[in-house]
Amino acid sequence: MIQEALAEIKRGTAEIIDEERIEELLQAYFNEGKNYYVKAGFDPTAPDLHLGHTVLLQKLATFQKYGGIVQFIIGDFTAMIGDPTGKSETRKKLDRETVLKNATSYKEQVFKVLDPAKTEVVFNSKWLDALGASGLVELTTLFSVARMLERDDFEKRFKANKPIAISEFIYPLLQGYDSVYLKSDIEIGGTDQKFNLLMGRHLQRSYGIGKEQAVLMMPILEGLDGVQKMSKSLGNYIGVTEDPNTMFAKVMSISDELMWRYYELLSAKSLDEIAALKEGVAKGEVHPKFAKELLAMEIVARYHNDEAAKRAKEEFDKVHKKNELPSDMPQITLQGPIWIAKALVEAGLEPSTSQARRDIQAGAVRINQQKVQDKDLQLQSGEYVAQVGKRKFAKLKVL
RNA sequence: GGUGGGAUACCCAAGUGGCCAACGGGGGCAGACUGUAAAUCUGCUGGCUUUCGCCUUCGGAGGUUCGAAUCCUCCUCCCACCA
Repeated sequence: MIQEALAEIKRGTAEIIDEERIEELLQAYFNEGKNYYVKAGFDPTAPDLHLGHTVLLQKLATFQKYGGIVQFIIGDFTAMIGDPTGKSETRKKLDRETVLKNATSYKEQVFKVLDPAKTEVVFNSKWLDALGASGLVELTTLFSVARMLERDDFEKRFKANKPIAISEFIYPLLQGYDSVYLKSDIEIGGTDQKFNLLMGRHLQRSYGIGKEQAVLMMPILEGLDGVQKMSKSLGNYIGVTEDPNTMFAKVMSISDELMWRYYELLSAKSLDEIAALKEGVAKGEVHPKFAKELLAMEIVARYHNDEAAKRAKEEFDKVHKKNELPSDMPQITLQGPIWIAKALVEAGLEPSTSQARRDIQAGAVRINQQKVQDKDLQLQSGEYVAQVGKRKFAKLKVL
């Protein structure tokens, strides 16, 4: 029983620190029904969750099955600093209102995966505001600059003579302090968070709260490009609230190689099933596109339902296999006669008439399934179906 | 605080008075081929009432000049060495 739970918890993890502790917590749960706290922090700057976040959420959900109470931290205070992990850009301070609004929409999305009854949503400004300057100074005495510079990205930047703001040193300390305040038993995060996660252990020890959190790290999910991590700002994400067709199409657009990564981190299929599928593809028995469709359907079904997944696949086939028009497309009414390039911009298919002109010249624009040859084409009144590239469609009604 | 160097389009990076909307690479978009995959080949990659036309862009503000990303002045920010 415990071993099964442990195996499920370990699935897909990149690294676990203090696995024995997790085992102890599970033991206490199975034997005495004792709960424990699993902490994870989220940045409230972007209110839309994407599949990258769900890698962590799914893991949290697993803990909830086995006695874990999730401490879901909305890092409203720390967001003011901005986690220096990766590229550092000064972030603008979020006002209270925005944070609360983002938090609300967070909850709706998060509970598609997490069990609300076993989740505590907390804002870290609650205790960090109260910490005050003296508390902050005390906190900063507990860690040395030399050790701080051991953090991978700090070290790189330091050696490359790139600037590091003092505030960036504060960030890991505050994140670690969250663990002190919340007395977390386990903290989970991405592998890029390792340093910060370990800080929690260090500070819990320093403050003598009588326990040290175990740390569980999940791999970082790559975005649609397969290179950079999935993030909204890079635009390479699949949002959990996106409509079924978009979701399906986005999964279909990833590379075959990346597909296996997504299987590993997102699919509910067992590792054996996935391995079998992968072997089938390698042997040429299973078409890779078929494997990708399965994945796309699974993901759509999770955030919508089976029916929606089926329809999304049908829609996809209709447009991309049979080359038919999508059944749903945005419609726009225009005052005619109107220059084609202008109309495409109005319809949101092109960002500018200059770009539209280029695309027409490249042969990427179709009106009623016919390639447009004339860049100066005027649309007279009537109804048209405009298409740019393979995936952008709109219905134009010219008056 | 002192001295020297630097800021160019999404990123990196050429360009040091007109031929510059600005070389090249990356990325991105599109076309061919496909499975909306990868690889490959090709084109494009500031905006505009439609382009052998106009407007805006080379950190910011002024100035010199027929003409400036390129020269001068001041400002802002960054980096290096020294303290």
